[in-house]
Amino acid sequence: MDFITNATVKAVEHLYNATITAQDVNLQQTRKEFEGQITIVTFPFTKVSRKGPEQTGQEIGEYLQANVPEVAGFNIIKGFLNISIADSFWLNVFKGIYENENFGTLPANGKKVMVEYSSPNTNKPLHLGHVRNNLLGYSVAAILQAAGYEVIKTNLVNDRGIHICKSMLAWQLFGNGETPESAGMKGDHLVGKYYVVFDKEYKKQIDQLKEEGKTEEEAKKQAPLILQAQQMLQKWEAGDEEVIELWKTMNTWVYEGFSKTYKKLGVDFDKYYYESNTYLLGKDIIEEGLAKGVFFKKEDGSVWIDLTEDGLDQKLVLRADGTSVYITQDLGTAQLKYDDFGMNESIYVVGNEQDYHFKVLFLILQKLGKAWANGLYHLSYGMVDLPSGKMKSREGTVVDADDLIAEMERTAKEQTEALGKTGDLAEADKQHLYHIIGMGALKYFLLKVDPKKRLLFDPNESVDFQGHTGPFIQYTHARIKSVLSKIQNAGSEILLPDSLQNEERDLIILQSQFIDVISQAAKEYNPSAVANYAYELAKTYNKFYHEHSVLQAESQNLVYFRGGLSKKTAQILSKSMQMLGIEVPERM
RNA sequence: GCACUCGUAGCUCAAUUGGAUAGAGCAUCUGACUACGGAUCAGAAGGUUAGGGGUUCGACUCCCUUCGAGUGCACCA
Repeated sequence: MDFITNATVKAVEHLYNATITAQDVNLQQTRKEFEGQITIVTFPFTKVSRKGPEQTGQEIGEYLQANVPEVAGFNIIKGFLNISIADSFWLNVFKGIYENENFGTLPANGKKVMVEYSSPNTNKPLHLGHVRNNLLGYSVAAILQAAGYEVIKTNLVNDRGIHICKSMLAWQLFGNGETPESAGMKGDHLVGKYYVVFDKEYKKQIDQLKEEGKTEEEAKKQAPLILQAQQMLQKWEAGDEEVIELWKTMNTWVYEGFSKTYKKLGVDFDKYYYESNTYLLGKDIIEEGLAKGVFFKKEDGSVWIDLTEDGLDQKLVLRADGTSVYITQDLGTAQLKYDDFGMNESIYVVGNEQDYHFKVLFLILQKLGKAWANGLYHLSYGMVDLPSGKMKSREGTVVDADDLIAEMERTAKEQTEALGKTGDLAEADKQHLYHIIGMGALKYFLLKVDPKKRLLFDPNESVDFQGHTGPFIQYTHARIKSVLSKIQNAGSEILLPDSLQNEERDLIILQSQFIDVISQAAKEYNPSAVANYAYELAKTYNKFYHEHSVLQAESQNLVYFRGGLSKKTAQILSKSMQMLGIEVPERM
């Protein structure tokens, strides 16, 4: 729509002898209840026109109509100049879309971006919160790819630490040699079971100590189980063979479980980092920071950074005994990732409870003079809450990822069978279809919401399959495919009609916005922009479909034209959904 | 206590980044199939955008304030 903007700039120049820039021209889509497609807000021009908004709009409108061939008419309502663009223009726009087989993929921009997501702990299975993380990360990566980036997906696995030792210890003490095979459980669930066992036994010990007269705090520190877990961590760090062996065994169980869940979720990674390899990194950065005077050393030998001038606190970056803390590792890992890939941008998909941590992390790297630090971004997303409050793994109040996926597939199966349109499919195809639809509903449900916002999930209310949902869009796609299969001799050439029906025009306008939607979603790292766009397009198509017949159109040329319109809609829907990690079926 | 985030229809979410009469879906009520696929379409009803003040031609959006919710403020990760 640049030509409207430019013409408006000229109009103001010509009419009022004033110079404005393209940024002063505020274009928006005309509201449905008014005539026209594009609206110019005239208020910003009243200063230079020294006239009321209506009259200013009238004058600009007349100028545009006289000087821009595409402008077919205009009207003014309360200072809003609504422009009607000639159908020939929109038809031409559609021609461009139709002839571009790769419509919806932006050219490579030569930039490399890393998306780190998932980042699970290896002491428990994945739950709904992780699901949101995984879907967000995967989707953002897909969007950036469509926007022309080279994307590297990474997973930083938190595979060591006291929490891992807790499940190891509990298994050792109470497990009786149980394995995933003997228990008939997925490995991650088995390990998670012992994490819960640890917590239960630990609490018992605390209660007992309290009865013996200790305070809560003393009891927490002195309970034998926690002491044993700490001991185990020390042994692990010392490389104790027995502990390492147990650690490897149990981690293998967990990874087998995770890989099944990842597969179901449809997410993948180009590169794994393990904290057991990276937890000692970052010490050289501490040295560097001390040398540059960014950090300072206290008398006890601990190293700090003072961020009070930036509105933050003093922050410890290295313990007095010379060992790392969380942020030390993250400093080191950030450097490692950059050394490995040299990316221009790096996105951390991590919950908003770590907002402060990432603020500090990025600020430190900037102060250290790392040029690449400006490309770091924390994609902070809100927690998934249950009606009962927050999910807690230790207390077992979580919505388990595997259970949820199974539940979604079951519901998809019920709904699909009730409609009875796919009875003739082979059994394997049916199962695949139920999976696609169930996951489509779940993924869309989680991704249509702005990532920043917290999200409420009620396990007692099943995820919808009607209305503003994934299956609605999947259905629209399947329906188009069905219609297209019935068009005879559909050539690649289409003849454009002379004029457009309202619903046809609406469809073309929406289609033409696809590229902007991708760029915006990429810029904001926001899948919900794509999700809402896809819904809007599907809805607009369904309305078009209801008002106008494709197969019974007045002429054969019109059949082909509407077929082309449908085909492009299906492609854009498919591409949008692919950016959300959602498959679209041919039938459902 | 300090800091950050948030508060929109009964519920779940939008609102072109300061623009028109705040829009969708679900739920409720009503209508549309001897079908180009009804997982659809059309309509009704539902709002003092938490409350108050300010800036502006114009505020859900920006500023101040009160109330409410969440998160962070570990030599844990």
